[in-house]
Amino acid sequence: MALQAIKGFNDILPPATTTWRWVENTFHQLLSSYGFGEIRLPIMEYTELFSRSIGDDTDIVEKEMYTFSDRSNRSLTLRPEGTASVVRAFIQHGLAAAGDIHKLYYVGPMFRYERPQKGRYRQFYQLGAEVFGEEDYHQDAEILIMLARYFHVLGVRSAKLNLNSLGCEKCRPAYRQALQDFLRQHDGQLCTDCRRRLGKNPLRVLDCKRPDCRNIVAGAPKILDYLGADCRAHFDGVTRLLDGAGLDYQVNPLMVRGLDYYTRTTFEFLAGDLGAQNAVAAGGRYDRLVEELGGKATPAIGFAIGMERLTMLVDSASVPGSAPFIYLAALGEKALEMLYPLLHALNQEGIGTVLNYRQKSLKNLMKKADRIKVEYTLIVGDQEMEQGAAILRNMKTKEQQSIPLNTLFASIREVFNGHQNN
RNA sequence: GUGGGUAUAGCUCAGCUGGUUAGAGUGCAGGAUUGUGGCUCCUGAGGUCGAGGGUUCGAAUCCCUCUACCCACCCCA
Repeated sequence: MALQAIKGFNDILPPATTTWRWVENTFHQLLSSYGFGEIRLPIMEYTELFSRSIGDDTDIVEKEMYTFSDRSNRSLTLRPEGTASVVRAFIQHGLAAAGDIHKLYYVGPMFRYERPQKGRYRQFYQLGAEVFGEEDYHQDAEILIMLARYFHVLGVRSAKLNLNSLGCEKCRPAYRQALQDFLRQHDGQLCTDCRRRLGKNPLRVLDCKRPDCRNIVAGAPKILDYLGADCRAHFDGVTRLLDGAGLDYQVNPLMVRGLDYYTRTTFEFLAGDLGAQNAVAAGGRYDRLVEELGGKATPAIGFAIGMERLTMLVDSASVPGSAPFIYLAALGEKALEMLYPLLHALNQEGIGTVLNYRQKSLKNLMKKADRIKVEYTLIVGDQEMEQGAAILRNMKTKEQQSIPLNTLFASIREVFNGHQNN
């Protein structure tokens, strides 16, 4: 059988990588401007970190992790998400003790052993960010407005914000109890999965997709009615700021998260044209996690964006081009030898330049120049070598000018600068 | 883990109820235009028809097994 990549592990080739890089660069730029610093994390952690943070009863930990033993029999896991590692690093490096607010972001691959389908792969990339030490609802809104701006800059209009609050450790138990009591009355009508969830994690019943379950859930108590005064004020603060920013969003009291650590504000950006895996970004507050993992009690909020899903929504036509500026068309050995140093000189100057090494017809070289969408083509053949002047062709206007061979570098640089200023 | 679908040229796909040299578009190479791209036209190269087995005079086509990919469930970014 022919060699191929592992199931669910994909190569990303040009021109898709052009989109990826633009999406990443835009993210770096945006997050930096909001005062976030980049954190680079290991790809593996001790398994315990994930079981303790994500939750032992979650699907991710129960059946979706790449876990194996190293040579000294420690259980290691390829990270299935980024937040756990950021929190671990935050505690390990004493950032909590340093006090103040810490804003961190990361970009990189995550791994989950799931059956691949549209928008879901075993190695997938996330763009994520976390803010530690700020409990104020302004921070929640900042992140949501920043994300909306990000999608706007990328030309992604279809991502719709869904918002909810899961309350805190004070108000959630009461809600959980009320929900459980309600669901128990309708036990018989729930699907087998939901009956199982009922005991351990009743909130997960809320986002079951089966019509029967949805019907029952429609009449269930709503978390938003059970929020304590502080959580209520926090949530109202967030929605007030979103309204003020003119951000479109929908409050969805049925939205819960698959990871156990979330509290208060939770959100998802959903896009219709992504197929079944329609969440392009999601996140929320997790005010208890730092303490639960052994750090000093620190409020926190974060999000993660699915890179593959996001790039599916980005129109490749809106990605800024990065084609070389000039194609050097060398006709004959002498021309090639003369132009070769110019290739490097121009590129060193930041002027994107490519040169052909094979001897082809001018027609063929022009065709290649056209394909890679350069602005100019420089033609040098025997005639030009004899006359001491090359032909510079503007590929858009088709205008051609003669340039003395001994001023090629300076002339091209001048044309390039003129082009930049337009 | 459970369903369903697909697998033919580098890429996207056609190939009717089995029939002899397996096609198209696109891309690639050359030409029409002896040194000027995009449009048009012509020519050419490029295929173990996913793998293995079976039925048959004859299989890309029918049957079985396997593998891979895709979509969906579950779950999630």
